[in-house]
Amino acid sequence: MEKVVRSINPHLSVDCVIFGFSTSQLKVLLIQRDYINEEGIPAQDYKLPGDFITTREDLDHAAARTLNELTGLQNIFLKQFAVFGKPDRISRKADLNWLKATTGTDIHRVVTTAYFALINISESDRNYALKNKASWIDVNRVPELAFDHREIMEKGLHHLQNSLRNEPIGFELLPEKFTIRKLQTLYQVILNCKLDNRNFRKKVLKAKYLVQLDEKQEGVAHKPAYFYSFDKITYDHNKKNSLGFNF
Amino acid sequence: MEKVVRSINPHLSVDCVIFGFSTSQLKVLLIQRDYINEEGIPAQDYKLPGDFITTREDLDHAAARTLNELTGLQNIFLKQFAVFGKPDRISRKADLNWLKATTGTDIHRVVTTAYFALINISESDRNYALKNKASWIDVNRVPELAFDHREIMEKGLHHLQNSLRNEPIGFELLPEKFTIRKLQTLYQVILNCKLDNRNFRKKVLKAKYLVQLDEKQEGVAHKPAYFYSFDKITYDHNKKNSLGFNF
DNA sequence: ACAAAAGTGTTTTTAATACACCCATGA
DNA sequence: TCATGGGTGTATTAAAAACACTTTTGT
Repeated sequence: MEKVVRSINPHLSVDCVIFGFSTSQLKVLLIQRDYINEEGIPAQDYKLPGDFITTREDLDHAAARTLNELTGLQNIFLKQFAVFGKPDRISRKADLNWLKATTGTDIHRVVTTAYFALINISESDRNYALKNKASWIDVNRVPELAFDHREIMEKGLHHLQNSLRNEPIGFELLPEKFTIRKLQTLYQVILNCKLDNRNFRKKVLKAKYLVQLDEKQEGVAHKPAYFYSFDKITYDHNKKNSLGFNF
Repeated sequence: MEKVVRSINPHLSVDCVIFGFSTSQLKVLLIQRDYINEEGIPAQDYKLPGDFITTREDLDHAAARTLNELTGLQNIFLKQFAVFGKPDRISRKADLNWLKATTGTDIHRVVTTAYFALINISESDRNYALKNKASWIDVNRVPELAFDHREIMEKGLHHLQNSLRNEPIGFELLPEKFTIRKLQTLYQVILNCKLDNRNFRKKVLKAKYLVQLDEKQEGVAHKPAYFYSFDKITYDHNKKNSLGFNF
């Protein structure tokens, strides 16, 4: 988080849980933070990307701005998923120190709106650059985080899992062209389960929103797989107005 | 909303979309508001129950407090579902006037966290009293609302429909003891669809969390129905860790 | 020729849907 | 005895799950 010149609203912030998928791992984008610990010694830890909102800024805009300032990306899948407003969510001395150092004012209570974002960080498609000491970290290897950011991250992960079960959002984490196996791996990793590849294939192809491309994998030491892409128009068109209930 | 003596945080509020079910209608609890309209003339409309939060109050607490002050009820199903933070969400003159009149200060921007609540208002179980000009209004007959409360209400309704499909929350709207037909009607009304009664019965009884009581309806001019109750323990116990996906 | 992942079909089981009549009660 | 909503069973269709081998490529 950089020092801001425009006037900020010190009561309200946004935090982004930004997910990416690469090398068969689900990753989250974290920012390294330098702070002064309880003993007055400089230390480092991680935090979620986030920022205060400016005085007349929409929350969604603040989240998109945060993401854009960090990655340079625009038009990213971004969705509000929760608010964190416990009065003592900022109470550790290290956190209070850090806020004072970065904002220049004493800040005690901040209500933050959490967003989750999905980014395609595939090898082939790295048309963005990270700034601000940001790095992708495997969700299973997230270190201790600042504030209540662990809680926020975990709630975001839950949200991702839930959405993945009910909406076609997995594609947001993949490049334009992907193999069905990659999609399956993505489901397996995020939902933390094993899926039968024949049944998976059958299921996703029965719906009509995956279109097979002429292109195949190249240079792989096995039978090359076809690439597919997601056809959102077809999806929106045959979206079932599911009336059933499953509780 | 009453004038508060304790110190409030004028940037943050909670609003509650409180649902109830009676006489086969889904209802929402609204508060009549007296305000001065654009022409300076006293007028009335409706708003959602809500309040500013106090300076060191948790958001969830503020929502529970709002609900309690209004109905006297405690331990009600209450869940945060969205934040509304557009900088111009309070912009109509009538709304600004009203805020000034009720709080005594000029307030322009308020970010509100919306909660939805489920209350059992069944005929038989009316162990609470409404205060503050509150009344139950059929969701299909909601008049114009203050601020962006219509948007909030509609998003809350969506949320209810979604939750109803995926979690056993319908019971929160019914008395302890209910007939299966009442439950079916509730689903039909909220999801706005028709369900086959044989299939409905089969489905809800296959799961094991409905327990038939010895008691039957009395004084009805037709074959009396058995009462059932929801067994949350059984539900939690066999909750399926659903791995499937349905998008 | 071997390793590695891609791709394919059938059977079984389970869940969803469609559909029509008799039952118990109060008026 | 009539009107009202309660309660039941079966057959059909669709979806999910289980399961093992052949194909194509690079090395």
